[in-house]
Amino acid sequence: MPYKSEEEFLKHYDSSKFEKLSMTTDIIIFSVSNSLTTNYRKLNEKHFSVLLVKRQDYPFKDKWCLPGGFVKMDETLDEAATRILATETNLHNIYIEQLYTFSDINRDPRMRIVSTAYMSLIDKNMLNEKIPKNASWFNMKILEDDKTINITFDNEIENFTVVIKKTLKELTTDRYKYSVVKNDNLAFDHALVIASGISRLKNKLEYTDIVFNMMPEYFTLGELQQVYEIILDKKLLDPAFRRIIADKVEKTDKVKTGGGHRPSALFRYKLNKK
Amino acid sequence: MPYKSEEEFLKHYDSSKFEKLSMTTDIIIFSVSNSLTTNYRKLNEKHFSVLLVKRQDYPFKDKWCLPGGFVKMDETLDEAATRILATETNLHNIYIEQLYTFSDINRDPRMRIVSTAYMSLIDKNMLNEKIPKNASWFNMKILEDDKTINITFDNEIENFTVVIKKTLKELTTDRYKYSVVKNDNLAFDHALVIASGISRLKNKLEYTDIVFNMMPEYFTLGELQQVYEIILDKKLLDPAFRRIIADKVEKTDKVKTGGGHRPSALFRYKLNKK
DNA sequence: TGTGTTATAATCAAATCGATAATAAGAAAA
DNA sequence: TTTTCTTATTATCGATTTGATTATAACACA
Repeated sequence: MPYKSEEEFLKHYDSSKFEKLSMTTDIIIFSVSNSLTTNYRKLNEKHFSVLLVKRQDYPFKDKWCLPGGFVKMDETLDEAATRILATETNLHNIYIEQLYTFSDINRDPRMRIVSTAYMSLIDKNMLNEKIPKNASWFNMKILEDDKTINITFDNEIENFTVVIKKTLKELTTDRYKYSVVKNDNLAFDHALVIASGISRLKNKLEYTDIVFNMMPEYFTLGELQQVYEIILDKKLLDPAFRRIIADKVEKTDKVKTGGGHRPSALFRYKLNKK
Repeated sequence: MPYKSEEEFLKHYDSSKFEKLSMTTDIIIFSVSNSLTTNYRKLNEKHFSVLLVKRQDYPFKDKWCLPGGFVKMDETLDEAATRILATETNLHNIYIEQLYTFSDINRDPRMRIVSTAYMSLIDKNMLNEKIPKNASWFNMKILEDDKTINITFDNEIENFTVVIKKTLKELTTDRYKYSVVKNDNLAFDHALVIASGISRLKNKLEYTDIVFNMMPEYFTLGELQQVYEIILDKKLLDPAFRRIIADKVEKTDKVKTGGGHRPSALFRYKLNKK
């Protein structure tokens, strides 16, 4: 081992010295979309939704899971997530951000697999037709209190609920630790992954401009407010909301008419000059 | 491949089917500590500091790096980070949180290694004597603007600066992407890791109670304020600061005297009832 | 022409923030 | 013992930001 230089060391390095494992990435694709049931005068019913894929093979055959796949040796995690998004769900040029790396020893029954989860946000209404047939959008209804998160998934054919327990992590109230209490329909640890993603998204909504990744280029302030309300799961007061997002958007000269009421101005995301 | 059941599938599963890689964890240990030079009337000079280890072997022999090591097959990433913290730096029962997973293809010259970075916070003044001899605390001076971060590391023997370029990530101003411009002293991509950790810590300081992991059990409000000021790198107004942290701490009947001025009440972290 | 509906602005009291000033009390010096 | 210095801590107060309600606008439809 007394090498003279870095070059010499590397020339003799035995890369089998350390144990190895496989890595995957799983991608949570969030969207907020209009209800498909076009009731008269009930149009604007929006839903917080996530794209799931039905597993075709073992393990977890026929369960639902997040789009995901193995990381290749010549790509970074970001590249893997982008590739998988393209090949598995036909989504291109999508905003993604790394969420968390899950490493429970038995999270995959096949072998030791560590998975880095990504979160992506899209404006679903632009590409409803393009998703593959083994994928499906699920609307989510989320009930959360100090101790529990209940997420009900609904794609108008199937309907199921997962229950997650929250426990405070150590003394410092950084965040909660999640553990699955009930889950009969989601593969792997993806119930945990989705719960983490929802938590992250809710937080980021408040202090970043992340939401505009789910919006079309032009939108009314009412539509934007609805997206906030659906994700945060609470009503916001109009004037307060408008004050908060005032310097993030700019009014265009377009308007949206036909709603049976005063037309709304269409706005656009404004890159912050500062 | 037409297996009849999950059990049968798993029995025949060939785990060598997918490529494998090694994983490591690197841990950023942050602290805020009093200056060692005990000037008369200059006692309370605090520094934002990080614990680095001098590499004993190739690659990057004699460069400084974060404590870290390979993840074993029978431990999670959290467990690996905890173990490495104990064996490599003699730190036990420390707050850690997962920061980010770094996966650049050539981040390690030996082979493909993906590393999950952790961040930990400690009250350094309690354990100055216990760190191993190849480890050292470095005080950091951070200069940051829209485009660049300069971090100067100083352990009273060595002194070096790394320069990192910031570029806005895509349209949505989520955060910046970092790339190293100048770094002659830190191994691997650890300059990036540290910059990410600093950014995370600054953010979390504002909306979590994470700071109390760096505080002793009893502290004065002045000491607490100094920690905020050092990390955020700006002066805070006393009354404003006290209003913000008022419901996070509780006054005890202890006081700290001997400062040449009115004694200060000692406070303690109060778990939020709500 | 009137009614229903949502868009958008105006208004205003209450709460919070930013900043400065005032008071407290031990340590050190005179 | 008295004065001075220093930081701790509280008080104060105008400016700003919220929370919430109300008023006005404008199109669709009857």
